[in-house]
Amino acid sequence: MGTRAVYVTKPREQIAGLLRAEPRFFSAAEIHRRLDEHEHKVSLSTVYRTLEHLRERGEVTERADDAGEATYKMCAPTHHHHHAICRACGRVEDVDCSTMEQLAESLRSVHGFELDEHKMEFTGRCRACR
Amino acid sequence: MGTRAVYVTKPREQIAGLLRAEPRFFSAAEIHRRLDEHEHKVSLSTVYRTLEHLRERGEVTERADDAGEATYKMCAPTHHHHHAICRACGRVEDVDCSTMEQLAESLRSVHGFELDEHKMEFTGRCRACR
DNA sequence: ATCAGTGCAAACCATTTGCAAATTA
DNA sequence: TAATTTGCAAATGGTTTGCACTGAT
Repeated sequence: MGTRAVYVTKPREQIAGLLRAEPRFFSAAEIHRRLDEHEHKVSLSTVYRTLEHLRERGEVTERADDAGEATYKMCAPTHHHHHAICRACGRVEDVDCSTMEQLAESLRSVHGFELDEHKMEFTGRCRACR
Repeated sequence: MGTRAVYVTKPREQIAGLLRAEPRFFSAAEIHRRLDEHEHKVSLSTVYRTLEHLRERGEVTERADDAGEATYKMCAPTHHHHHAICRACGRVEDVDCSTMEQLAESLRSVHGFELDEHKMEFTGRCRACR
């Protein structure tokens, strides 16, 4: 009981399909435009609602790009990992957690990724709030 | 030539003063509200313009909070470092770059910070785009 | 037939901008 | 006085929402 039915619809298939096809972050507007071009008109609201839907189910990761705009990417809910984003083509490499040096090295050797910037943020409780 | 004069004004002093007083991220709206409460009315546009001004000069760091809203914090342009943000009080600890293990340990011992989440992002060129 | 999903237009809300008035140098 | 900054109100732009309609089960 209480389990809400989920319908399989064309808009959802189109959006999921598009995301599945390319391992990078897309903005809602970008997805909307792409579907338009391919004769698969879907309203922007539906794009947003579908992305939210996928996010809730853990199938999609959300991230704010440099301009603060929300972007989404298919991201299999495997182990905890981080992202290496190519600033040229947008391709995303999954990077697992180890030490920073290992990461930098692994980015180069394993992913062939030439690192030029990184950003980290930690959240928790400070001394005073523990 | 080309060097633009910078005026010292009350709004700027108020805003910089408020940021200097607390080492945490404030949204523009929050700053605006605080100044209002303290009988130092400043328009929201001026708050935004001043924050942008401070950011350009490197005196302030910008970051999007969980809701995607822009927040700002005084941040002396010293060496490259990262942030540990207390999810209870918002206090920010500066953390310098070393290995992850050192970081986790240093967060605990040096900063007394109980870590429960972290986020990293790498940017560069992927194999195909180098 | 029923319940979930869609489209559209309007609402929202953070942020930006044009311009005339006020302030600083 | 000349240049910069401010306030206000209007514009912007991404995202959300209400609601009647369409589509899936």
